[in-house]
Amino acid sequence: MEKIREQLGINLHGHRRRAGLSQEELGEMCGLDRTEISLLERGLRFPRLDTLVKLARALELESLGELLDGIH
Amino acid sequence: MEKIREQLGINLHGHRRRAGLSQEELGEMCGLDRTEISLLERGLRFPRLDTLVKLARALELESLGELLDGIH
DNA sequence: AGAATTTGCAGACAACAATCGGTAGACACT
DNA sequence: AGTGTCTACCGATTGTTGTCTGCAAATTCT
Repeated sequence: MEKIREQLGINLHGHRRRAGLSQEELGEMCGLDRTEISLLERGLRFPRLDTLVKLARALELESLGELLDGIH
Repeated sequence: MEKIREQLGINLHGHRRRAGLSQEELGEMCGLDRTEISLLERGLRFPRLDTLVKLARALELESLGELLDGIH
């Protein structure tokens, strides 16, 4: 379970940087606070499903699966 | 956003019945209360990521994507 | 029809996600 | 040295998930 948060953090960080966005920019784009983005990337939170969807949409990912890659 | 909860509910209900489990059985298998399963299947909640993982594991799904099918 | 199982639903509570404001540190750049 | 950007971190508050108990309604089976 510990690994899950960490893996999500890695995935999120990678996609955000690949999109050339700061935490604050991404937060603004998907209606989340910048501190929440920070917490998620550091693997300190289990986000809710709606939060995952907001992130995937803002990052223009094909599917939620891209954000959850490596999580079983 | 409304649709997301509903779609998850449909997916969860389908996978559970396909596995021949009652809400209580599934709840016990993944350490969730049966009332939570009920709320999720009726589309009244956005579960946390750890909850999604617990469900997918108990239902022996290949990936989380199966549970999130149809959600963009 | 009757019994047993399953599910919906309500109310109260604990646990945790998400918001908000602020501070400090790291880094690059001029 | 100074400015600006980005991020980690903190404390406090709000809102939602998840737990638990109990009961009613629906479903399934004999």
